[in-house]
Amino acid sequence: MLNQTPNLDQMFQALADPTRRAMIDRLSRGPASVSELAKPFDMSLPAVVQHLQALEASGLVSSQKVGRVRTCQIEPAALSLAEQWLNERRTLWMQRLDRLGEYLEATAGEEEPK
Amino acid sequence: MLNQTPNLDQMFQALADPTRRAMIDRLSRGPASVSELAKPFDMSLPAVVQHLQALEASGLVSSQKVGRVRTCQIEPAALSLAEQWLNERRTLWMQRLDRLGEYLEATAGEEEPK
DNA sequence: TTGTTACTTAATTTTATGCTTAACCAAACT
DNA sequence: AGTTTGGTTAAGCATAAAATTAAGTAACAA
Repeated sequence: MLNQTPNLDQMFQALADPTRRAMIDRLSRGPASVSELAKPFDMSLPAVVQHLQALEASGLVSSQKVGRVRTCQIEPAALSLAEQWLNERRTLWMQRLDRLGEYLEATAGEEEPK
Repeated sequence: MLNQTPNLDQMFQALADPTRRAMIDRLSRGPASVSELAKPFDMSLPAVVQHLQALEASGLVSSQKVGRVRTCQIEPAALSLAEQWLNERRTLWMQRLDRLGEYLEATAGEEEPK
């Protein structure tokens, strides 16, 4: 089943937890079942599942259940959305810096010529 | 003063709040004082300052005080770090998909020739 | 059909967040 | 000197988040 409207609040919230980032990291190497995802963590299964729910609610991960195993995978479009948000703000700032630099260069030596 | 070791937990945590994202958005258009940043929000000044502290602790924003006004600006390198983390996982996943696609294409028609 | 595997649900506890008000401090006006 | 402006500190409170244990369900395997 496809998921939620991707929402930046939930996405960044999901990414703020090291366990959840480790899960995304694992999933970036390919799909995995809930118990495969749980294996590396010293944590109860329900806790892992709650993290997974946070990831799914955010849209970053999707899953489907076949028989009794739930298989999870990354939702690259959602990752991309968060990425873009950051990129837009950063480049806006950097463009401003560039213009400021050009201005300073252009007006250099007007008040105090070398 | 330059800030914290940028830490993904704190960065994504900082980005998870809409007020804080709005502040970054504002700062992407240029530096601002604390009260300028506070103006758009229906919220006490101390609350705004707490958000600002979260942003500074994460490394996403830095500030310096001159006289009695504190001026804040974006720290583009930190934004870039979060961006990269997302990008690396997403491209890893997508490369995997590509290889899978090629494989399927290469083996197409071996079992059921059109 | 009995047991095991792979989750799922529910209840509870602990800790962290986001916000408020009140009081305070120091720079800049008048 | 007295007042306003810009920000800081501290205490308290309500809600949300992260984890636990205990109990339950459905698929598959022997």
